[in-house]
Parts: sequence; C-alpha cells; structure tokens
Amino acid sequence: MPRGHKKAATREETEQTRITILRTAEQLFMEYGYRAVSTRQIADACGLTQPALYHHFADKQDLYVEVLKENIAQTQAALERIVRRNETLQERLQIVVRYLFKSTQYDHALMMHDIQHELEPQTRLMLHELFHRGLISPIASVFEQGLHDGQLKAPQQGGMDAISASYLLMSMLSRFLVQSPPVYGAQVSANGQEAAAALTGNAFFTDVGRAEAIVQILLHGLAVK
Amino acid sequence: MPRGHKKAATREETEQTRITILRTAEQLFMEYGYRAVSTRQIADACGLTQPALYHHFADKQDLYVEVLKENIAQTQAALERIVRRNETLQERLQIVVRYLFKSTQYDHALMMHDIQHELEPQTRLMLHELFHRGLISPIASVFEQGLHDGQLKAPQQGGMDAISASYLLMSMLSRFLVQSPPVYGAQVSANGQEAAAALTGNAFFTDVGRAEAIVQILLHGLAVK
DNA sequence: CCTACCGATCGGTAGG
DNA sequence: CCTACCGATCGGTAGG
Repeated sequence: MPRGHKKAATREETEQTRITILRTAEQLFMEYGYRAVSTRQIADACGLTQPALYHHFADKQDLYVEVLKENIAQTQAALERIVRRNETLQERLQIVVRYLFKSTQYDHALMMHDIQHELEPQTRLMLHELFHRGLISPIASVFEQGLHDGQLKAPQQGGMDAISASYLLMSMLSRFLVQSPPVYGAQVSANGQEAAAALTGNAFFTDVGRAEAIVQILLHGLAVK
Repeated sequence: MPRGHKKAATREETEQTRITILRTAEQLFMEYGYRAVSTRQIADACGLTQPALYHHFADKQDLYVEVLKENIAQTQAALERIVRRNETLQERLQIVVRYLFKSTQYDHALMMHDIQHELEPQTRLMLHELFHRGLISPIASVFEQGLHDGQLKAPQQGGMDAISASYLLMSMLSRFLVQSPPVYGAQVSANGQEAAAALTGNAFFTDVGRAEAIVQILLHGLAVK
C-alpha cells in the first residue's frame, strides 16, 4: 500500500536518523559520561530538536542502553575474530589491545561507573552480563588456552585465572594511565607524544608502542629474571 | 578583645564545620563523581542548609579542589613513608598497593575524568601537577631505584621507565577490575568474595590477595619462564 | 519531527 | 548559619 503523498519520513529515513542519534550519543556519552551529556546536546549535534529524540527512544536511559548494546556487540564481534586467529598468545593479545585502543578512545572505567551508579538496578545487571559476555569472555578464552597449554602460570604458581587476567588487562588500558603529559615541569616543549617518547627512551607514548608494552609486561613482568 | 556575648560560632566551631564538610564531600565526590553530587546533598549530609556551604567555600569547584588537595596530601605523606622503608622492591610495592586499596575505596580514573572534564583549564593543570607530585612521583621513586639496582628491565629490554610504570600500576588498581561479580550466570550462591575466591582457586578477591597478585604480575608476568 | 511548555532541580545570591 | 529566592537547565510531555 503506497502512501508517499505528503512528505512523511520514510521508514528508511527514520532508520537513518536513529543511527545518527546512536553514533552521536555514543561519542558524547563515552567521552563525558552519562550524566554530563544532556539530551539537548545530543539533539543539537544531530540537527534535531530535543523532543524529537523521544520518537526514537523511550527516554535518556533507553538511548544510553542502546548505545552500549551496539558498542559491545561490535567489540564482541571483533574480539571473537581476533581470538580465533592462528597466532601466538602474545600476538593475539597485542592485536586485542591495539583494537581496544583504536576502537574506543574512551575509558571503560567511566562506562562501568555509569552502569553502576546512573542506571536502574535491573538494567545494571543486564549490562553487566552483556559486558562480561561481550568483552571479558572472549579475552578470557585467550588466557584459558594459555593456561591449558602451560604457557601461563596457574593461580597457585603466581599466575591468575583467565577471568581475573582479562579484567586486569582491561584495567591496564585505562586512559588516565598516560593521557596526562600536558606539562609536568615546564621542560616539555613541542609535541607531547613525541617529546615524551624521546624523554623516556621508548615508544610507550604511541598507541602501538603502548599496546606492545602493556602485553609485554603482563606476560613477562618488569623484573629482570 | 572578647566578644562572646551572643551565640556566634567560635573560630574553632567554624573550623570543625569546615572539616565536616570536607570529609562528607570527599566521600560523595569520590563515589559518585563531581557532577552527580549536588551541593544540597553535601549540605544535608552535614546537617546544614545548602547556602551555608558558601560561607566556607567560594563555590562547588572550590570545595572539590580543597577535597582533592587534602586527599592527595594525605596519600602523599603515606606513600613517602612507605617508599623510604628498608624492604625489598616487591614488599614496598605491595605495601603501596595495599595502602591505596584501603585508603581509597573509589577509582582514580573517575577522579582524573572529573579533573579533565569538569573543571576550568587552569585548575585542571594545577591538580594534574599535584596528582603527579603527590602520587606518581613517590611510586616512581621505587621503580627508579629498581632500575638503578638492575632489578628492573630498562625500556630497551622490554621494561618501562619509572613514570610510565607508576601510571600503569595506578591503572591496575581500577575498581571496575573486580567490583563486578554480583551475578554472571546464576550459580554464585552466597558471599561474593569468598565464593569467587573458592571458584578461581586463589585469593584474588580479597584486598590483600589482590594487592599481592597485582604486584606479582607487574614484576614477574603471567608467562611461564 | 516541530513548537510550546511542564515540574524538578541545579549552583549561587540577597539580606539579615 | 538561616529563610527566601534567582535564572538556567534538566528530562520529559502535549498536541499537532
């Protein structure tokens, strides 16, 4: 049954608008946090009025939950691909870390804080499980395999179970770890990343260098053997 | 010149009120974040009206900055004491981590996010330097010593400079790492910590166990040698 | 998807 | 340190 006589939005246009809102909201929520982002900010950035958002999402929390669902689903798909590759344990972990650095310029700790403190209890539980299944479990499967292979130490030998190792790896990706070098003293002159890399004598301040350093230390530690 | 004729607050009472406000605000800000805590919440928790806060602090940001200053100063004092002890590198790091776990039930990543996004640029810079001098530098001095001793790998040998290692250690303390085990499946029955510890076969889910595990892995890694 | 508008809450001020 | 109150902004709704 055709009905394009006025200028009502087609189903496709509506879907496009929904996607625009989701992507815009994702960027804002992930950078500033749930509470700090207003529905008007999101609407403005999409070129809409604020009430228009409520045509696509029931309320602010619903929009946030949809953002997280899409974000986690996408990350999960990528991680499961990486995890099944035929490469060494160390190489797969480095690819995982590089992916997480590249895909998310934000801090998972902020996301977890919002889930814990800004949402209703039942939503909180659901997202926690989603996070666990989507991000933690795929990474844990890599560690699990290393434990079975005998490449990784068991908990009793100074190692760690696979789930805990996955959470630990995630926490090592926290942005505040290194986002800090604007000025400590006053001796940093020009480009922050390169200057810092030169000062410290390694490539820790580039994304790839950071990914390699983190995995290197998680596996082999800082101590001389 | 005496003047106690009415019932004006003495200087001592005023100071006590200020301390009460600071401690109350610290708990709230550190748990929920700067923006999520209203000045009325703080005042209520202190048994005051909201405008009364403005007798002790210029505005909300000023109160937050004072909270951070006191918090960092106290942590700095404790860390500098620990760092000068006559114990092994590993023992000192474990004491540092245990102290940070015990003293701050919150997440430094949240604090850094608030500093980055909720404050004026000049305040942000000042607090960043305070954080660096108060928390990072003391910890870095431990790593620095280990590097000089030859106990720790240099950056060129798969190690890390002292400052980067300190940020990495701080990020490994992130609460979201492990605060998560409410329910994943439904098989966790009674006490979360103990049940999880039993399941995983180590003491990672107690504070002391976590501190030891983190330092163990930071120094020696997860891989079998 | 818009205009118009709601009650609630925010940080902060006036004045005593 | 209180009462009373301000303008701004919040999430969300009515009605078309």
